Amino acid sequence: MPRPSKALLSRERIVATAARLIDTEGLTGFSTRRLATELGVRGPSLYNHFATKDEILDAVADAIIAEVDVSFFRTHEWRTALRLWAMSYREALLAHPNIVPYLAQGPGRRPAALRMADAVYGGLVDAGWPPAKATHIGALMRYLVTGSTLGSFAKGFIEDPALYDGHPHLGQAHRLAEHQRSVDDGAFALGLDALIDGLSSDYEKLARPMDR
Amino acid sequence: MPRPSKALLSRERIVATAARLIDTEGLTGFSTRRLATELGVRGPSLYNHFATKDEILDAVADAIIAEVDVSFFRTHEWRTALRLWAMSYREALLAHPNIVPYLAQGPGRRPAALRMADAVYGGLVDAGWPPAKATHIGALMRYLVTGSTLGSFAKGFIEDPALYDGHPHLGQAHRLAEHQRSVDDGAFALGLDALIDGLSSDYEKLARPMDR
DNA sequence: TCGGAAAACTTGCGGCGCTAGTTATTGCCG
DNA sequence: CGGCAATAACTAGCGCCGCAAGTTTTCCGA
Repeated sequence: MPRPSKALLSRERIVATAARLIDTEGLTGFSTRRLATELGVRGPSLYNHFATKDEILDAVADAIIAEVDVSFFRTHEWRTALRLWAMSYREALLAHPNIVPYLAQGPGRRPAALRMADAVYGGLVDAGWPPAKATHIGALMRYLVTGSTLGSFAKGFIEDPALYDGHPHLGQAHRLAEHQRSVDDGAFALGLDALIDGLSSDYEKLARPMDR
Repeated sequence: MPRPSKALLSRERIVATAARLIDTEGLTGFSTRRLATELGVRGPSLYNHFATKDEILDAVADAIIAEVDVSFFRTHEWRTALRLWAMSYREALLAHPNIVPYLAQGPGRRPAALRMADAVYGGLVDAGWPPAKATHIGALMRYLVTGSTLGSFAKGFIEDPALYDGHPHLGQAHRLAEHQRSVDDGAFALGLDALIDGLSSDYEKLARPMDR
């Protein structure tokens, strides 16, 4: 089947299908041949639209980051903006946890990721944070969000009671998976509250450095 | 070369070489055949000592977690213990950042990882934290440590000034890599301080719930 | 109208994880 | 001390992988 009258593939269709495939099969189960099959096409046809597999992954990662809402930094006070952005960021990654290890390596050359970094850093600097501190805060939030979406904490504990026999405090660990969402959400909320509180008191000192 | 007089391989030697290979080549560049070559042996010989590639990865991951010092929970007050443990945890992972995506999926069936979870959770509960809260704190610290070691924040920004042209606030982003260690360390320290402060005030409320 | 770009194809390379079956050495047990 | 099971290496090969090269057909703009 050489050159059909109507193109079977498009970047959008490839990216959407790739994202779905990664969600269901995981990063390791995702291959170009498998993706092509899913698209009704042979493996190498993908290379008419993307140069490498990594380029496809980049596009998927960027589409996910594009879902993150960074508008809060233009409309809200920095504390609120930081919180709402972090929650939106986490939700976007939670919808596709399997690519987090890839995406967490940094923005690279992905436009949406760069746009997000720009908005966050700019918002913090505009709010009065010194550039170095703003960088730290941005990094810190990325740590928290990627760390919390990289793999469920609760699901990391296998549902096999016998496994925890020698460990005096892990008697209930096998039941963690039952409460997966509430454990993960609770831990993230706890961290977000503590961080914003902590940053807030730093900010006060910053604004009135001579107070005693 | 069938069955040599002295065994060429051992689990320890395989694990040590695998760790080195992952450090230098990355997770994707790590293959059983490559590992075997490095050990002076053909690929399938590894399967006399490990059932699957994942079992090798598990052994490597567990060896790294075994380096984490969890003794502080027996010797120090919970705040100090948490801080020292987190720093030790982070250092252990920073020494081998390439396997963090694998290792961060949870303890699974790895003994050292289970031992660490037991020590941390037990330490917090013994200090008076309610079990659910102790779980959250453990999860949160894992988020922070794995997130901060998964990939350098600073190195995630490519050293190409032209890349940041359209982004008004990222003018200096290409220089982040120069300060990699101080950016990453600073962000982690900021987070650790803020978190422990935040948890500390939660703890006070917990101890004297009727105070006003 | 027709020539080049585009988008599918087939073929094939080298590497992957892992299985099956083979061989030779070792250490234990009668 | 002879024999034999377990051990630890091997070779061969299966079905996957990412991707390069070259081919064929269709579409569109000059």
